[in-house]
Amino acid sequence: MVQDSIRVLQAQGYKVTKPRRQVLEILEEAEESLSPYDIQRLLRQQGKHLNHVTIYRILDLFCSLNLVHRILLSGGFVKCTLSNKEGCHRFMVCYHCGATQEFVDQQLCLQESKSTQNLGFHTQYHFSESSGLCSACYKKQLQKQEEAQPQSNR
Amino acid sequence: MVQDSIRVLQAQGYKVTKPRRQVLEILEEAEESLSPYDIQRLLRQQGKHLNHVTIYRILDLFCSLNLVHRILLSGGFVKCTLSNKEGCHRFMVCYHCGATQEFVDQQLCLQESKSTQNLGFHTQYHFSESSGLCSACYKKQLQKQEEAQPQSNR
DNA sequence: CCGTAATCGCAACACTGTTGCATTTAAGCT
DNA sequence: AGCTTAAATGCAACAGTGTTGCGATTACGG
Ligand SMILES: [Mn+2]
Ligand SMILES: [Mn+2]
Ligand SMILES: [Zn+2]
Ligand SMILES: [Zn+2]
Repeated sequence: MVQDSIRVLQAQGYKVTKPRRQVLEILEEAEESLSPYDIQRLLRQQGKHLNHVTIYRILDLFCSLNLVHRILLSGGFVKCTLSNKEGCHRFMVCYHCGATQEFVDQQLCLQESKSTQNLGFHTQYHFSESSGLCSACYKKQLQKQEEAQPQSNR
Repeated sequence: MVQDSIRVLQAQGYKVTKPRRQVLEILEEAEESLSPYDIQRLLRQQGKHLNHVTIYRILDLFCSLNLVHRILLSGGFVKCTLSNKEGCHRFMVCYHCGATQEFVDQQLCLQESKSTQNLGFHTQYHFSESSGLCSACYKKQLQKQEEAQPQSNR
């Protein structure tokens, strides 16, 4: 919820400005990650106009507060859907439709830390994204394959 | 080894050109990941001169052949140190000295796939980087802390 | 050594991200 | 509601990163 993020801003002493609200709302609606310029375009389509510098600064702030994450595979940003949930926040990114879903897996986190520790590395955080097909796109692809190669038994 | 990479190029029908050799050699020496422009700078210091477009194209090719990987945390490239070893190639990146180390953990890979599958996602590959301190930098930091706060018992 | 497809260099451009400074605005206080 | 002021935004200018088209060069097989 946008409202939750606004409370975090207030709690930390940051102003709740119109540009910040607008960026939050755009990210809230999006299924896929959005680049700063994507955000600018989408807002412009709604008659709202933000300077790209402003968008960069807002995204920096939101990231530092963990209200937003940057997806490295796509270079875009998403609104965090897990609030402050314990453990590192991971992402699945559909390479077909771009849909991005966030999740936490405590066990995975632990095992990952152990692995790197065994190699003499002192991990501060990990950073994990999976690329593949979301269930919707997977089904679509199956259908296509059936059409292309119809009924082997006729 | 650079030689191994050259054999892969030949085996796939790609020419072994001077620029390609030079990029391979630079990456071979490096401890940290290098951006295309880093590579250009380093080569220039050796009196070699490559156009940045050429470097981009060479890196694209190498990545497509898995001779080189892009590190997303730093935006740079490293030479693969594991040849075609089974499983996804992961990275530990020291945020102090930039040293980058590659490793494989089959178990981790499996668990990660299982996790995403349980969420209805069909993973094609994952992408995993850990940020932290390499053992050398970790030791250095411990020493510093001791100096800053000497002998609690005096 | 030659012919040729592959590769490279160059120029021009598009996209992404940053900095400094003047102007505006949110929010706390009368 | 108006006043004050630190925080935030807009603007301009710039730096860094990545891409495209095309003509010139080069690796390599014959
Ligand atoms: Mn999150
Ligand atoms: Mn590798
Ligand atoms: Zn999808
Ligand atoms: Zn280090």
